[in-house]
Amino acid sequence: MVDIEAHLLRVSKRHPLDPAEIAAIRSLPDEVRTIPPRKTVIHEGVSTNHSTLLLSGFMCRSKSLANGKRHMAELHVAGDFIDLHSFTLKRLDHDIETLNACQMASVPHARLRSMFAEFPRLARIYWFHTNLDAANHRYWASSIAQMPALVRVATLFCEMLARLELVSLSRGNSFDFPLTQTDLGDCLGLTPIHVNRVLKSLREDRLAVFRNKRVEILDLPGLRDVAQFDPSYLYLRPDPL
Amino acid sequence: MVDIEAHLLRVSKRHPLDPAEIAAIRSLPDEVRTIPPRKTVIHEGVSTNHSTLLLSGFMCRSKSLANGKRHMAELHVAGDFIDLHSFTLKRLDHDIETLNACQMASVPHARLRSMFAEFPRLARIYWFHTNLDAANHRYWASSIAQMPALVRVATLFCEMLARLELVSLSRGNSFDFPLTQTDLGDCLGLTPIHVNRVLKSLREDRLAVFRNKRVEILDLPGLRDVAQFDPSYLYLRPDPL
DNA sequence: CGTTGCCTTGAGGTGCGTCAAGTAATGTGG
DNA sequence: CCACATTACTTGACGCACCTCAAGGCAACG
Repeated sequence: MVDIEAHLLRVSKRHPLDPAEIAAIRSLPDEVRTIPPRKTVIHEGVSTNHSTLLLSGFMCRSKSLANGKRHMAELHVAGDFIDLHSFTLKRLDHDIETLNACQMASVPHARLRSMFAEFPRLARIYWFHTNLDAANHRYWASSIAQMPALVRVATLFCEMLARLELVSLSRGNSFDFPLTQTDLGDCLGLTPIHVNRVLKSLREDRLAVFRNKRVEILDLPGLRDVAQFDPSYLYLRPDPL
Repeated sequence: MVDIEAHLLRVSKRHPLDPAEIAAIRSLPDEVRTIPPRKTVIHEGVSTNHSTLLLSGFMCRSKSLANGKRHMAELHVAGDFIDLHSFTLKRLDHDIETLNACQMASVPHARLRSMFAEFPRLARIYWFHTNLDAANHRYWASSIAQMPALVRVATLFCEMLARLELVSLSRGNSFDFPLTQTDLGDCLGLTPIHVNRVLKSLREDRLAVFRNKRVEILDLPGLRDVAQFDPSYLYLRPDPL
């Protein structure tokens, strides 16, 4: 039995599902694979006929830029459909990489297609989830364009906490976060050196500590205040479909 | 008769449509409205039950940030479905504003829903188009995070030319572009003053001129070179659905 | 014909990048 | 279990791309 409970949690907390829909989702996964850390699982530009469900671990969407720099467009946690957009785009505009060891299940597009034919509401729900990605991208584009480094780091910590709580992967106000400071910089458009300085300042202000691949938020209200965090872009409670 | 030719062009150049599909799309628009420049047509957070097709003019998706700054997440040209994502998100995470005078047609979500039921391929095609938005956001987030101002401006000009060519709204290598330098800054995460300096440098290098609400590209290969422009993120020729 | 919005340019400041060097943590083969 | 390499973290000094502040020009318009 494939463990897609995190995914069901993620979906159903936003859109309650009936038993038939849940059964249909459960039957999606094809093969399950375990991938070591720091591997590129899906390469930019390669056409694909399946999408990938992340069962455990952390992955990222990584763009290599023309000038040799790198940008992570999104971080993914257990329960995320990391490349559902390949259902319509076929080839992706970025790589998908593991950060730590990951379990992932592949879902053939053909199965999605027949599921959507049988359950049109699920089609809209999964469409919603790719639109959620877009909303997330918009938020981060704006943040990177207009917010100082401290705010960006604080925002990322707040977002990750909210997303991990949704799938029960936080413990109090702390959570696993298997990124290096360089990775953090690639997410936020900063150099690792400056990330280091920002982390130091968060530590000194007793707001949050990032150490040993874990984030511990010491003062959540304070951190939210620094980030001016408004989680509405995460659409944790959408209008009904 | 509503003029949605630009939209049909935009869709069909990526995915050839058969006559029944074209007829279905033609019957989507409800009322048509003409909006003056610089009006907010759709407000952030307000729930909506229709989407909007831009028939003529330029609009933008504008995010107002917590610190009073502003970011344009995307520019829209004739033929774009500017808020198709509201079909699944209901409330948007940004405002939608006109830049110049615009004609727009509203499309009730109920009509979309019944069209998608009858033509499942169209559902995938329109889903593709919202995923296209996401790819565009990713591209710009990366560019803003990692590219210098000159590259960003050059890239935007290259992108707009490609998108306007698609719907036959360019003339040679020049096109209407009803933005102020402040708007350009809000798109690219720059101050209007710095935008001005970049434009001056593009002008002096005989690469492009932006004047009187028009962009004239003098040296397209040169500009593409500055931008290191690779239009694959625009998915002008996707794999078949 | 004053007001307003947009463009333009200069002078000076700063947040973050670059360069450099050293320290810790982690892994690897003998 | 130790040499040793490698990768990640940390901190300081310095530079620059871009921001801020300021002032003036020009065109559109009521």
